[in-house]
Amino acid sequence: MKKLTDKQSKIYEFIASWQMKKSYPPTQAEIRDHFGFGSQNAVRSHLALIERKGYIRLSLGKARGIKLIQIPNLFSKEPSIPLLGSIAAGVPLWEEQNFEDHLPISPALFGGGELFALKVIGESMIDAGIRNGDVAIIRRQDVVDNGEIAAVLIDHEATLKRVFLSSDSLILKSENATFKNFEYPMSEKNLIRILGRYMGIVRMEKNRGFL
Amino acid sequence: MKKLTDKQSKIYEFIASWQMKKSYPPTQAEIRDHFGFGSQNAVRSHLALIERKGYIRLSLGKARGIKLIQIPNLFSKEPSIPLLGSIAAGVPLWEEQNFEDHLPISPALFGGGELFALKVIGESMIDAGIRNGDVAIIRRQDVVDNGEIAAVLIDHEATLKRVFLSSDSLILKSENATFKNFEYPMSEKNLIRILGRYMGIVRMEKNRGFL
DNA sequence: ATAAATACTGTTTATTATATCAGTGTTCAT
DNA sequence: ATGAACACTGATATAATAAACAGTATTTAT
Repeated sequence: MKKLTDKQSKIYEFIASWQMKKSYPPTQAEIRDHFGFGSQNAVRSHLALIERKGYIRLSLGKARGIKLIQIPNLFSKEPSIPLLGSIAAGVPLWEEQNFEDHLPISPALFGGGELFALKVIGESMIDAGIRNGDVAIIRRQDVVDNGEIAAVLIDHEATLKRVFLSSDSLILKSENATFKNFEYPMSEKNLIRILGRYMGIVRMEKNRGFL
Repeated sequence: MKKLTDKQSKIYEFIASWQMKKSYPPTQAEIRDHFGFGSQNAVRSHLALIERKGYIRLSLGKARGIKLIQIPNLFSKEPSIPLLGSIAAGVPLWEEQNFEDHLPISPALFGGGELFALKVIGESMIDAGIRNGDVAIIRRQDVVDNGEIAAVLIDHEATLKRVFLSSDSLILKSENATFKNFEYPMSEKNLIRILGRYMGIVRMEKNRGFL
């Protein structure tokens, strides 16, 4: 969210405190008087700018038509999904709980269960619409159905792969034509470990400081 | 506290829910219209009685000068993002608040502000990694920076487009090579309307009943 | 039964607020 | 140094809103 200038902040705060106290917003004239402006247009133009930056919403032609857009508090202890680290770039270990952050998303949205999140590095799943930088939501489980996408641990590296299990081998397939498949005979099956099942992604277009 | 009559309760509740939704109280005329009264005085006398019983406080002569005394739990609602409908398949109107659901995600994750969600229909933004069925998170704003992706209303249809504004025209570009661009000279600029800025997506791989 | 409180209609007027048009400096990044 | 965003003044039109006055039914509690 674009930052307010000092003056804009003061006006925003005045509106917020007025709203708190009276339960309705001030009029433009009331704001003008508080700041000692000689013209209401000073207020009008400020409000327009504050609205453009997304902090308030104006209702055209309505008296006191100022709606404060609430800034959500980041400290709520709502249900959330732990972000464990990056995939294809290290070993995410939930036992250590050394997560960088929690995503403020209810696990219910992704079907519940023991969910965690991993930031996707690289283009290996691009054809499944999973891009570099996306946050993959994973449900912790040791086995997945044939053909499903899973987070798997190969050689101490976590990656997203589509998993195919036949009677005599295990195939890990990237969703990217330029990547080759991995195939493991059953005897080497223990070289890989399934961390969990891919349940979806969250993509934040501009970094919000969460990652 | 003396009890309100049925009618008074209904009016009080209407004011409370209006206040909840808009963050400012209704005018007497707005109350009149909602209840279908032929006269504003019906409202006036009701308000006077409700005030006498101590449920509201009126500010004489002030527009929307109604203060709720029994504060409705404004803080009971968990932060979430309203899902307004589908994009490229109808007109999402937040004024009507006819959302199908709320996504249990904190708006903070997508930078806060007045966020809403739209389900993406079609392949028009496939090259930006936005796929059919994804849920786009949009922040309500009237203008976006050049080259940003926005939800725009074209001919009463909402779509996601990358917006380019030059001195003499407005170009809407799909992120899909098989789609052609829309170009509007400045004179026709008002044919389109920007609903908000694209902030990211959420993709639930298996339907969770949220959509 | 009857007064008091409630639930309204109808009309007019005064006041409150917002919108619009036309400007002037000032700051700030390129 | 030059435009763009910011921070204002000033005047006027118009819409939005509340207040006031004068009533009529209906319900509710004595």
